Amino acid sequence: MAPSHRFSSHPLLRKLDSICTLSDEEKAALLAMPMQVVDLRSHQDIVREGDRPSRSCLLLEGFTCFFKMTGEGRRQIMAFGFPGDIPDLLSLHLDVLDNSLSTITPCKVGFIGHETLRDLCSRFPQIASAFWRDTLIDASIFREWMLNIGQREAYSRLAHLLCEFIVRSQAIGLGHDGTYYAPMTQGELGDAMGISTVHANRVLQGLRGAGLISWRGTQLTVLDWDGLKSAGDFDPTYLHLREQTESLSSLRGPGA
Amino acid sequence: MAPSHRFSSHPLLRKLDSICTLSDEEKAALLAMPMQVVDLRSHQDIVREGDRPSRSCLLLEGFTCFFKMTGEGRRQIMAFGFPGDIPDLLSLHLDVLDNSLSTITPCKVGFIGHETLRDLCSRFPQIASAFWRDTLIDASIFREWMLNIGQREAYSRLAHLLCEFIVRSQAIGLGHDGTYYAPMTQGELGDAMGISTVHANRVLQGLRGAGLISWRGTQLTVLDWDGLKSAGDFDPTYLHLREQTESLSSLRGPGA
DNA sequence: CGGATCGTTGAGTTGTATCAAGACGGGTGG
DNA sequence: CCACCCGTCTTGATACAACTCAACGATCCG
Repeated sequence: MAPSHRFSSHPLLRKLDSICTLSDEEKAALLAMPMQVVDLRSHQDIVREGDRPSRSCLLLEGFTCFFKMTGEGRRQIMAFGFPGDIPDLLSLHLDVLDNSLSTITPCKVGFIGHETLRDLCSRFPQIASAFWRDTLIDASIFREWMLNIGQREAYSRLAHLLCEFIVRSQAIGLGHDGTYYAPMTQGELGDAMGISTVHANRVLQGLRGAGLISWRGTQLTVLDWDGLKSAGDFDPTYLHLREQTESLSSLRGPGA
Repeated sequence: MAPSHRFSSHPLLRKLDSICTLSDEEKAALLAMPMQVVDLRSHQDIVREGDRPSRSCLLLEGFTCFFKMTGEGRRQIMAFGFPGDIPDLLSLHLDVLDNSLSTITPCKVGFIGHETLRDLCSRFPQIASAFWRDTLIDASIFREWMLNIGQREAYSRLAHLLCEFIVRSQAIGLGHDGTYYAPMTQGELGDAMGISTVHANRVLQGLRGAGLISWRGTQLTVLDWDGLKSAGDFDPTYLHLREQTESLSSLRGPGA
C-alpha cells in the first residue's frame, strides 16, 4: 500500500506524486534531466526581479521564499518553496521575471535549462500537463493568500498560513508526530501575511496561549489540529492535492 | 502599421495579440473552435466554487469578477475579467474549482469544451504555450495584487488598481481620449482591495481631490497619468504585455 | 567573549472598520 | 407621467486592529 517504489525518494517525484500521476517512463525521464547542482547558504538570492533567466531552479533541499518589493521598500513574500518545488518554473514562459527568489535556509538546488524543460514537455505531454498544473496550483495558492491577507484578521491569517505549511509538509513526507521543521523567522512570517514583525509575534503568542501550537526554534508542533483549522478557516481544497483525506487523517492521529 | 488584418476584430485574438505572437493558421484554428454562446445578465454566476466544470468560458463582451468567500462571509475579488479573457481557463487542469466567477455587467460568453481545448493544444503547441503563458500572467497579476493588498496603504492601492485597469483596457483597444469604461461599483472596488466600501469611497475622493482622475457613473477619465502612476507605485512589467511602450505612449498623449 | 540576529514587551499613534443615516439616480408599476 | 423603491454613493462619529518606535532579553556564531 505504501507508495514507495524505486522513484519515491527523489524530492521532485515526491512533490509531483502529491499533485498528479505520472508513468514510470515519465518519472525516469524527469530523473534523467541534466541539471547543475549548487549548494547555497541561507538568505542568498537565486534570481532577482528583472532577470531574464534561461534556466529554472529545482529545489532539492531546503526552503526558499519568492517575494517582491514595494517602491517604499516594503516586502511581500508571495510563496514559500519546499523541497521538490520549482519556484521559478514560470520563467519558462515569462521572459522577464517580476519577482525575486531567495533561500531562507541553506539549500541544494538544481538548475535546469529551459531547452531541457521544453524538450521534455514536447516529448512527454503528461509532463507538460503536470508542470502546467503545478503552476496553476501555485496560482491557486496565491489567490488563497490574497483572501487571507485581504479578508481575515491577523490571528486567523497566521493560523491559516500554518495550516497550509503543515499540509504541504505532510504532502511531501516531512514532519513526524505532529512536529514540523519551520525555519521561517517572525519577520518573514509577517512579510508573508502583510503584518509587522511585532504584530506577528503577538499573534503567534495568541496561538500558543490558545493551546493550538508550540513553536520553539525551528520546531513547530501542532497541539490541536482541529482548533488550528477552525481558527484559520482552513479548507485544503485549494492545494489540489491527490489523496487529501489520507494525508489529513494521518495528521489527526498524532495531532489529537 | 496598424495591426488590423482580418483577425484583429475578435476579442480573443485582440487579447492574445497583446501577450504573444501567433501565426495566421493558429488564429484560424482558434476562431474555428466550436463554442456555445450565451448572453448573461449582470451579477449572475457563471461557475461556482466547488464545481467540476468540463468546459471553460471565453468572455466575448462585458466584464466579470473572479472571487472567493471567507467562512465569515467576506468576499475577496481575485481578478476582473476583460473581453477576450478566459477567466476559468485554469479548470482545464484543475478538476475542482476553488473560486467563483460572476458577471459584473451584462455579458456574452462562449463556453468551450475542455476536449476542444486539449485537442487544440496538442495539435498546435504554440497555442498551448499561449494558454499556459496566459495563466502565468494571471498568476503574476495575483502576486502583484498580494503586494498591493499586503503592503500598500489604501490610497496607493486604489491608484495601482486603476492603473492596471487602464493599461489592460488600453491593451485590448478599449477607451478613447483617456476615458475608459469602468463598470465596477465602489463595493466591488473595496472587495478587490481588501478594504470596506466606505473606505473605498473616501480614498476614491482622495484621488479625485488630487486631480488624478474623474469618475462619473461608468466613465473613468485619467486627468494626470504620471501622477496616478506614481501614487500607485505602478510598474506594468508584471502584466507581461508585448509593445508596452507603444500602448503607454499612446496613453500619455491624451492623458496629459 | 563580543556582535549580530531574532524574539519579546510596552506605550502611543494611525489607518481602517463599523454603524448609521441621508442623498442621489435609474428603473418599474400604477 | 409621476411616485416609489432599491441599489449605490456620500458623510459623520466612534471603535478597534495593527503600526511604529524603542528598548531589552535571548540565542547563536565566530
